[in-house]
Amino acid sequence: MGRVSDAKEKLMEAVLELIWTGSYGNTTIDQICERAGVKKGSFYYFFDSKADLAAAAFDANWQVRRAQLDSIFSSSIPPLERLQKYCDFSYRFQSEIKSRFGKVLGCPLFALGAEVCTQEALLRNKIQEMLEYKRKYLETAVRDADASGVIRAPDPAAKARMILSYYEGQLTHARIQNDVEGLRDTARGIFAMLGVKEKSAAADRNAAVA
Amino acid sequence: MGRVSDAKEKLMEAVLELIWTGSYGNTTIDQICERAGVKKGSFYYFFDSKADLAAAAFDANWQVRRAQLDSIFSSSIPPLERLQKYCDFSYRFQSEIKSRFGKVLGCPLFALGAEVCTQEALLRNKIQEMLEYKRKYLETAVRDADASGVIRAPDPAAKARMILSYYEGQLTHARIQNDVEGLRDTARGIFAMLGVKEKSAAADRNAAVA
DNA sequence: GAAGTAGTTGACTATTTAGTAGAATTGATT
DNA sequence: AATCAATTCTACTAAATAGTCAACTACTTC
Repeated sequence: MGRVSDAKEKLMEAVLELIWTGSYGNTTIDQICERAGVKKGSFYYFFDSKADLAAAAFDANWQVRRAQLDSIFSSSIPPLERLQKYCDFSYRFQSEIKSRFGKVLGCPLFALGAEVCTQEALLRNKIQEMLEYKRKYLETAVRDADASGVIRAPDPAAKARMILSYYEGQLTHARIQNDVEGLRDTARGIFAMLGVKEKSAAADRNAAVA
Repeated sequence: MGRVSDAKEKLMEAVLELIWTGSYGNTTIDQICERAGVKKGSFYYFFDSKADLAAAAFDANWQVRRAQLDSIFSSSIPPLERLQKYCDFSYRFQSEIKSRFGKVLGCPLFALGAEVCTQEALLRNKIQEMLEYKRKYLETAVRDADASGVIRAPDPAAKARMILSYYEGQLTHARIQNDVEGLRDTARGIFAMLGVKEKSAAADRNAAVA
């Protein structure tokens, strides 16, 4: 009963884009409402605050991202290839973003995390949680690579943390430099960290058939 | 002639601390003035805007940082040891910050860069420049390590970019997680990226004597 | 088609914020 | 001790911003 609305969704889309293309602190509720084509009264009907909206928006967005990651990190793909695919995807995605917005925008999660972690506990917790999920995809890939013998990694959790720092660092760097070219090296860096030899990479590729 | 003042310095200190413990977008000119113990009239006497002040503050701060880096990356120290020292320093520094502020704060340059790069061209350029300086310290260390034969690195500039992304990623991660423990692994990650073997590390250490 | 619920609206208040003007003060220099 | 540039201070304006509210509208279900 009552009328139905997509204002909630419009607001979540708007806040994501504004944070990503700008920053959290710089986006106002008025701006969000204007971009969403929603009046402020409606904003407060659905959300308590900017932080509340942002948390909801990142939550909803995470569902989309999760599906992408599930596909990229599918267990049916040889582990090192998963990492390669992830980096390739990241490069292509950021290139597309750059041609759409005129700017490299990097990883919204990491940039927002760095900005608000000392001030907005709610958002910080959300972001920590999502980064931890990301880390787990990496950890599984590392563990699988170790199990299949293509690398030696006694502590997959630690390696995954390293890789995640590096990966996010690369994206953030690309954002600051407004240049995607550095992202071409991401996979190379990860493989170096894992001590992958050319032979191992070949073995990994063959594992697809085996 | 006329009177002398340290208001400029107090304002620069204040803005650095506020940005670092919070964020750029969240710190207001009133806050800066209050923390500096300076009236707003004086603020506008010395600076045109928050961005102007921040740029001046980061510039001044860079001079201090540069001296630290010159010491850590001294050519008289074996190249791999320089990297180890850099990571050790970073861990100690962040630990100290955490006990002083109750929070891990990471790298102010990188966090600010990620936050404002799409909005404040002046600051973005400053930060790009400083990150480039940082990269050069790393590049020299990598090149020296290659020259002395302890590693093989045909493209020291690219390796330095990788290391920088990783290093900054680690610091930002520490900030978001509010935990310094991950920083213990930074040097290990860098050495892995460089393909350092135990033997090479030993050779590097001996180079100090040679 | 009546009734009730879900959502919308615009107009409002109270704060916060950036930025300004000009008088007042300080201290170095002569 | 007089001068005058450098700095500070108070009080102000205008705009931006967060947040509220009661009246209104549209949909759904009975």
